[in-house]
Amino acid sequence: MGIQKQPCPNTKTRIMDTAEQLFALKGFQCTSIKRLACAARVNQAAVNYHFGSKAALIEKIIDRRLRPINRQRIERLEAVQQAAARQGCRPRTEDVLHAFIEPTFALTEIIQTEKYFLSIAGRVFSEPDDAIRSILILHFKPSFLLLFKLMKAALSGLPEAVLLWRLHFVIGALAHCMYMCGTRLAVPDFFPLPDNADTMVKLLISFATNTMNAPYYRENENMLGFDSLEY
Amino acid sequence: MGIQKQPCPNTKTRIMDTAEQLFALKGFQCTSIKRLACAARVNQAAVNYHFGSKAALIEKIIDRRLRPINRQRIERLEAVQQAAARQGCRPRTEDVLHAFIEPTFALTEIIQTEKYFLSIAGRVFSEPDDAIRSILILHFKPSFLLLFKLMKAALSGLPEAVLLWRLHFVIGALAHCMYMCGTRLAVPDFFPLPDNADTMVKLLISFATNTMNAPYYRENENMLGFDSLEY
DNA sequence: GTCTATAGATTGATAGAC
DNA sequence: GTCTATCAATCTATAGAC
Repeated sequence: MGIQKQPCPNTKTRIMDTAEQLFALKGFQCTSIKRLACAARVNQAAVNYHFGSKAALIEKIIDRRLRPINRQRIERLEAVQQAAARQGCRPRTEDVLHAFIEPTFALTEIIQTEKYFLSIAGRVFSEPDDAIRSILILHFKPSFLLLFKLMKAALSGLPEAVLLWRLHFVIGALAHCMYMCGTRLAVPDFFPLPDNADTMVKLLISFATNTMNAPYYRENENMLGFDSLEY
Repeated sequence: MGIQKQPCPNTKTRIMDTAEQLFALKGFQCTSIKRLACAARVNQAAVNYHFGSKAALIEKIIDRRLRPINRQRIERLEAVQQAAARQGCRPRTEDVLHAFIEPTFALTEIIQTEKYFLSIAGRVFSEPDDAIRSILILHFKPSFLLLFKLMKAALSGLPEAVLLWRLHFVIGALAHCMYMCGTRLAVPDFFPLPDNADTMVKLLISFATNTMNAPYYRENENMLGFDSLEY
């Protein structure tokens, strides 16, 4: 599990790129400043000099990748929303999911180390550290809310409770794919996987569309015991 | 996020139950022996006296819950397999998924603290600590391999590559649901959720069935660039 | 089995020379 | 900006009295 050596950027960038890999592979707690500095071939004091603290470094690393991803998500979701409004019809499920999912993996082809970050972001819900989870959620929340809104418009006939569960299934699958993509599609413990992110994204979008558009039978409704669904 | 107080079992059990909650809520690294002993109302030295080391405690906690879950999975999958063999037909997708998914949440109604453990197990793929992830995977692997085998039998017409991706989507959704169930269905950061595990399991199984049984169009095959699919 | 006290290692962060 | 040296806090684990 060798760390990818960077060519020779400046110290600050080298720290961030190396930290991104180590945090993704080993987690935040297991990555000490000492080991990070050693892997990045910088002095140990340089980390605190450039970023102030370990927490600030983590926040900076998350912000660097997550901000453009969610900005692009929102732009594309709003485009879908406006196109549907112009035509006076509901947005199509597939278009909404495409606008939401694709930006997640858009940069992986260009930036080599960005895909490591997807492992960090894929832990958004199950991240044990409260502070880090809060940072991740703060970034994700606006695009998630917009996704929810457009999906309700696209599937206005579906009971909101069913829509919410299906969204959670899709989000779980998406998070898992992000994690796998981040570790170079190498989760060989159970099943082999093709080393092809493009294929994954296409199948993921069609999977999500199929899940959200699945028929719903009213007779099952009596088994849905929902407490509060106001949003 | 108060820790649930146990009635008054013996020291060893009280340590395990409290550790299960803290590990699920805060993670392994963030839970020190000191804090664990304090929360369990036992002496700090008692943890090492009863379990030898922190790593051994973690292994014991995982083993306690995961062994019966995976034993039940395998028993029920084998029952599905044998029933299909007797009738000379392929196993039904829904039966296979039901046998695999349901045991995951079977004990949550009975044992109060068991659902906390689902948060730990839900991190099986994205767990940062290598040692812990290895322990989790070692437990899960046999039932996952049997699931894979039976899904191939149930969907023999489907290209293996497509089947693998769909399995990963289902597994991602399952892991997410395990995590949510473990934190008492409280992931209110994005979407509200009903506090009803039974509903979740039913919808999860029908979701998984719908995903695996989805039609597949041959013309898409050229976009699948798989390297090695031997197993 | 339970307790106090502490060893021994590692952590994040900083002071100060260059 | 980079380095060495070090502080103070925290961690796991253990020794030994009761």
